Amino acid sequence: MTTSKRYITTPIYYVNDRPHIGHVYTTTICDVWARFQRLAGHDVFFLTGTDEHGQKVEQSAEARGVTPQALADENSAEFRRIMGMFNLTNDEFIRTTDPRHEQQVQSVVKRLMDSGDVYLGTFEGWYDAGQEEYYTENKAREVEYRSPISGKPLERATEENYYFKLSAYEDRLKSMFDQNPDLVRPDARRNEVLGRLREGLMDVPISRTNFKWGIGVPDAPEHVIYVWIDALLNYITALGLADKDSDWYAERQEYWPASIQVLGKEILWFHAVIWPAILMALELPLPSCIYAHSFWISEGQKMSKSLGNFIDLEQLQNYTDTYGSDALRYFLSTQGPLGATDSDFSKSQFHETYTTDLVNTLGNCASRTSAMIGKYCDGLCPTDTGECAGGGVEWVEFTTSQVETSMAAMDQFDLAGSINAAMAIVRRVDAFINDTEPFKLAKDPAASATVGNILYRCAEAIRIAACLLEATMPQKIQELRDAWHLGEATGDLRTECHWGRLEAGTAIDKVALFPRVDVS
RNA sequence: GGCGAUGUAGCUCAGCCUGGUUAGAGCGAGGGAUUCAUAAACCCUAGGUCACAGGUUCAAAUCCUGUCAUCGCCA
Repeated sequence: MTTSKRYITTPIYYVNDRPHIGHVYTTTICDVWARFQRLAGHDVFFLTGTDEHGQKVEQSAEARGVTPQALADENSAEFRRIMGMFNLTNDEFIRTTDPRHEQQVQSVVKRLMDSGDVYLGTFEGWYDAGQEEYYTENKAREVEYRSPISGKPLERATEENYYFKLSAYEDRLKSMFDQNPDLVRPDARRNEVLGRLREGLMDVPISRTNFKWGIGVPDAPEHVIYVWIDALLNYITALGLADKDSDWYAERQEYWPASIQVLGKEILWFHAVIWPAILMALELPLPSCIYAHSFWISEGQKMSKSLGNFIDLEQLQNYTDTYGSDALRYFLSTQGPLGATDSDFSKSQFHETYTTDLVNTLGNCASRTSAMIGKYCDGLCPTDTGECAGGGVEWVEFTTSQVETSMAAMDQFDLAGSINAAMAIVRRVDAFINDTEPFKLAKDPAASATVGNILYRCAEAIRIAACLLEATMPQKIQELRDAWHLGEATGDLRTECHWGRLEAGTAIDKVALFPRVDVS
């Protein structure tokens, strides 16, 4: 077994937002991957957290009459609550207000100032004094140089800001994309980035002076470091990379570079272009993959603040109460918008997926297999004498191949592909039972050895499928482990999936893993 | 407005690059048979102008052009 370090990240979530399905989705798919890699024997670090600075938080806090820190504490706790609610196994929950983060951000910015990658520049543009907001030339022309809110004329104004010299990295970024075609995924997203890159790059402001709630620029505290630098750096500050004397560095530095950084498509540009450029400026290696998923829509309708139709934690809780949290994990993993198009989250599709895949396929197959072992083998796992029992399945070859497919798919962050490879084993077991009809053979005492052979193969194949599904549905697979006395996961998935590890004589209790849910 | 996609059975999609039997899969729906099982698994059925209009070709869902619709990125 080759063990290696794996590092997966979600974006850090902005505490001015309410947690909703988007946050749960991103974190859940990362959790499935992280658990799978742990089961496969890898040393995994799974990071998530909250982004807590910025003008919006400052304004919201003021509106509520509390300090920004108090607001951040409260809302960050709300995000941390998600981890427990949905069985998420992040190894760290970083907060941008953590002094260990803040100190490292300042240290990084100082270093970038020293290298010339960050410089003090002047911004000139059209300013809406009432809104404290700048407009681009085009936008200003569109609103006829008047504030769309107050109607007052926009003012020509200049502002000094610190800038990151993104333009200097244009060529290096282009060759990076050429050399690493799988860096940004899926392909459609990569193409968007390439298209935009062709239009050229401008330096990006990294500080603001119109609000206070944030990390100060070193030696220029009136400047507050703007969202992207502060937020993006969490991926390395959590590993202590900018503080080599820290515990975090000592314990975690080897996790960098990240195996995969998962995010929503709305923040792709920052992660696919600005973030690599910053890493280049810091002379750090690049992550292996930046994966931008798409969005969930709800019952065919786009979710938006104005419609107020976000699938919130309360609704998700209803689903987990009704169907179980593993069912939600399965649905998110197999039906989610990992590709370039959005996916619809609908009650009917959720129910259909649950019933078809989990109740009728996985649950029922485990149930019929264990029921037959109960009836025909006294509840004890039979022996496979190796004699041909019909059905025409080369179980060793078939399961080995499915295991490899499932593991390779997960490495590529193809969760649905990985899960489907496991489910294909279960479907094959169902077909095998139908073909060999052990329930008929059982009526003939002379055929008991054949019945045993068949049922051993069914149980063993289901065990292997279960190992592959454990990362997706940890609780339900634990139930199966308990009922079938399979012991705990070994931490070496491939070996655990070797055919024949199920021992004859093991007590196999009947299981009903996924109760049918009636729609009202 | 610029760039890029997508538009195939009720739903989700494959096929299109490398044009050629009656256009496929899963799910749903209808029917059948059966009982080991969570009324599940199994078998049969779906007659869909392959968005629309032209063109190339002996032959196009599959190549070319235009139109419409939806979507993404940018301005």
